[in-house]
Amino acid sequence: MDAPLSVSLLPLPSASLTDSIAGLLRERIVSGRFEPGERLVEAEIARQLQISRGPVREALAQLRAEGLVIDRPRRGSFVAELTMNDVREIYELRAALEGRAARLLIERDDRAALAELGVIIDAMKAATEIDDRDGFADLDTRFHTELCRLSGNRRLHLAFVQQSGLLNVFLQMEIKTQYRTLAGILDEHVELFGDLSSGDGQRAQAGCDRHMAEALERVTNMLGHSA
Amino acid sequence: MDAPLSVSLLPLPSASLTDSIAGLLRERIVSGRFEPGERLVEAEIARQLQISRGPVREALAQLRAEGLVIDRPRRGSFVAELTMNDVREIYELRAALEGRAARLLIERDDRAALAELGVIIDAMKAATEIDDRDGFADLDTRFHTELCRLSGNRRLHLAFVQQSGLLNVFLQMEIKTQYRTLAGILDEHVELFGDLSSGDGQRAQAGCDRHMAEALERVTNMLGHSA
DNA sequence: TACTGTCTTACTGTCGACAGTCAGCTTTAG
DNA sequence: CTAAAGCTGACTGTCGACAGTAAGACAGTA
Repeated sequence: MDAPLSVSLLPLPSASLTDSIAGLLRERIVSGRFEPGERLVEAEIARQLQISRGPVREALAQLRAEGLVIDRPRRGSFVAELTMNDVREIYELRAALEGRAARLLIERDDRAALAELGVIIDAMKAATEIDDRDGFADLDTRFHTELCRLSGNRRLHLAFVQQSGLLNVFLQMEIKTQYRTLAGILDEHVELFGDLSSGDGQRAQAGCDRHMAEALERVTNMLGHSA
Repeated sequence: MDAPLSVSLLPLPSASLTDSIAGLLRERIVSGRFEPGERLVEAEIARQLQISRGPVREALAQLRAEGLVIDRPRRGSFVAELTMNDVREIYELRAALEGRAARLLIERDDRAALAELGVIIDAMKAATEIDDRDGFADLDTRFHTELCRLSGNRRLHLAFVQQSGLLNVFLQMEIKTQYRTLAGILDEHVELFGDLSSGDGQRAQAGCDRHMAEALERVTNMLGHSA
């Protein structure tokens, strides 16, 4: 287990070392390379990355704020273990944030913004046709992230992004297990996009609620089958 | 043998040093003791508190996540300067979170939870009668925080708490300027509580929207008068 | 074998130090 | 008198070290 982590993140002075490490660790957690419940030892990570513990510490604090890592006082950091209850919470929170984002977007009546989302939907269709599951997952994330960004409320967008690490955990799982066809998920997004395009804020918000409920059910079934 | 309960050893207070400092700085920012735009120098704070820069650094990172402090790369931390746009964003986000919390609370049909909120409302009435503005502000914060907590969604609650630092900035301003009577704000809360008690999720969510719109207008007027 | 107290070890929380870099002032050229 | 260029001081980003603590190994007692 020596040095599997070494990656050329040093030649990246633009982003701070802390952020680089946070990104690296986030990716490892989301991709499942770090097991849920696994202990993350500051000194160990620092040694493998050839840096000091300071930036590692700050990166872990960042991941803790995102819910990807939990902190037992004086014991250290551990990869979060998600229960069915956590899953529910995350999707409820997303429904709150995205539903509002949808309403704000519609109230702003921004055609260009809608067009941007349309482009992503088209890309999802293309990904579906060639069964590009990785690409589809990225687009799924991007669609929802863009929806929040285009709401015009940076704080709402930030709140969403802070949760998206956990969201990606589920997306990755969906892809890996191939529990469901891409076409089905695509249909949901197309329908949601229709609601967003309707110009009816109420309907768009309800559409988000429905979409989240469907996604939650998908993930719940999936977990039920594996666990 | 037994380790008598160690009484407040300075090096290791029950809450970590980092959290204690974060609380201290938060209080100073919210109370206006640190001016908006003021620079916060790590070494300076560390020296005044007689500790090293590490914990101060982590505390500032925490406040940055809450939006109370902004970070200019390689320049340091500054107390956030809030624009009218920030105010709007915060109240929109609160509407999203609290509106959903209200619906979740109602769906759980938890009488005890409602009763807890009722107690706070009663306390607000008492505070209004003796014109205890500081007490009223605390209760206002508590009412909304409890609403989110009682939603049963810890992540939603956490997202709210992370914003509540900024919320308190406005509450403090309202109190200081005495722009509005407590009775008026009390009435709003009583009305909102009525919506929550109705058992109608839709109505409760709409009630939150209304309450936020009113609060936003209040603050906007206030800032308009002073700025 | 089960129990209890001690020892070991490894990790976090905290600290002081140093180098690089940025803002503002000073100096010099146009 | 203005503006670019160099200088200076200060602060952040990063580092290695140390002390205290908690978990687990071990031994001693029944």
